[in-house]
Amino acid sequence: MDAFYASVATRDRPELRDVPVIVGGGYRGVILSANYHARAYGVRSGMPSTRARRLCPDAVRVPADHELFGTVSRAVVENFRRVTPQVEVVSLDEAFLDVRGSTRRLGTPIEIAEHLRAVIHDEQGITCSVGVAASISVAKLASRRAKPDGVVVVPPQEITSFLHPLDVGELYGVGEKTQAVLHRLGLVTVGDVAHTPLRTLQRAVGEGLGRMLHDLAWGRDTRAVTPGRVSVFGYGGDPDKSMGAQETFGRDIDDREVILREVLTLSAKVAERMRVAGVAGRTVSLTVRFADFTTLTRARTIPEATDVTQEIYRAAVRLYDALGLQRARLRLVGVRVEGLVPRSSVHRQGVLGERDRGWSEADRAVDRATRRFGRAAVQPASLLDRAAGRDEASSTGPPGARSERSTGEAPLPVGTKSSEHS
DNA sequence: TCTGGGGTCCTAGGACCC
DNA sequence: TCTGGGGTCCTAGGACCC
Repeated sequence: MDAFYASVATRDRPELRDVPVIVGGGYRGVILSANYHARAYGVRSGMPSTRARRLCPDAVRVPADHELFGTVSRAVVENFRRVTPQVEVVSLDEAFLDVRGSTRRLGTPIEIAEHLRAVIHDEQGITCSVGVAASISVAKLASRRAKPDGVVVVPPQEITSFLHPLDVGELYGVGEKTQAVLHRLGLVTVGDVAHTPLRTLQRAVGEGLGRMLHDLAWGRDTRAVTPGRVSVFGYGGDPDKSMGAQETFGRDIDDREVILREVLTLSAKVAERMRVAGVAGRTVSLTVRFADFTTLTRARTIPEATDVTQEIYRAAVRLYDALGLQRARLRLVGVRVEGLVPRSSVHRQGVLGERDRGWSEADRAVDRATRRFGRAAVQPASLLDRAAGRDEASSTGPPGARSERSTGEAPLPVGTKSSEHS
């Protein structure tokens, strides 16, 4: 899709059609998308909103509506699947289709491309661009070339003449850092990479990446379109290998108590998603980012896989304390659980002295309650007054009204907002 | 008002085992 | 009497993608 989030966010607002529009990206954030009017000013997805604002002060800001994005995305993917079941969904706004099996029924790949573009335009009111080629990587580059609202076909005999003039940064796997390394070697175009000895390339960027770039630069890409490979929200895909959550604070924080409350919030969020997905994991990792943006991660593997909020939280707190931060100002904190396996494959070892009904059962009760009564229904007690603070901020109460908290220790008890459900 | 949040994969070193 | 080779697991950091 072309400027997907921006297109969807403005499709029912004709008054925004001819003005620069920026989607998402509030305080301390990055923008999600920008329409082509805004891009003309140099605004790009992923750009800090402050910078976008500087580049294009007149842009209209539109909030992200993820539910709507998902709905439109699913409708578009349905259109793809009517062409072929061989659809690999890469993200909400991008997919690969292997149409070899569809040409007899639907015509040439170009005809299929134009058909899809027309249907998506008519049904969803947004435009998209299509690259047609004999491999995934070339099709992807061709689609980029086709934007906005176009089709680019790269026939097999034109692959190298299409690829070689492109900037190395266009290649999959070449980001800012790798591009700088290649530029230092005097490699600016894809053709330069293609004509560099493999070993030289591998010395510069590593064995695996060097091999991949050399292949891609010659259009060698035999990977098949694989339906359901990537896990995109709502499309299934392979099981996740890790799940995590992180949060950038509104302002940098040096207070252990505040930081650990966030760690608990994140642990609960991750654990709940794990329980919904039916997975458990053994390695808990904690990420902290300091005010100067330097970032540390620490990981600890526990004896048995868990999906229990308190166990993840306890491991994360140990990692945090082991850092020995002396009131360093943190910009971000994150919790991730890795090495996920199906929960059904985990058999818990009974521990002497441990209650056989414990936090795991409590978590499940909390899950049931929040499903029925909403997220605020049951929370760790240590998070309750903060939740109240949020309510105040969003409604009428004084934002500063917060009660004193006792200690930084163990926000263990599960509290309830209403006495009815415990 | 500089730099989100969700992920994956690779590399490299050390511990440990056979 | 001075140090092999292969494998796995764990940790930390980094790069990248959407």
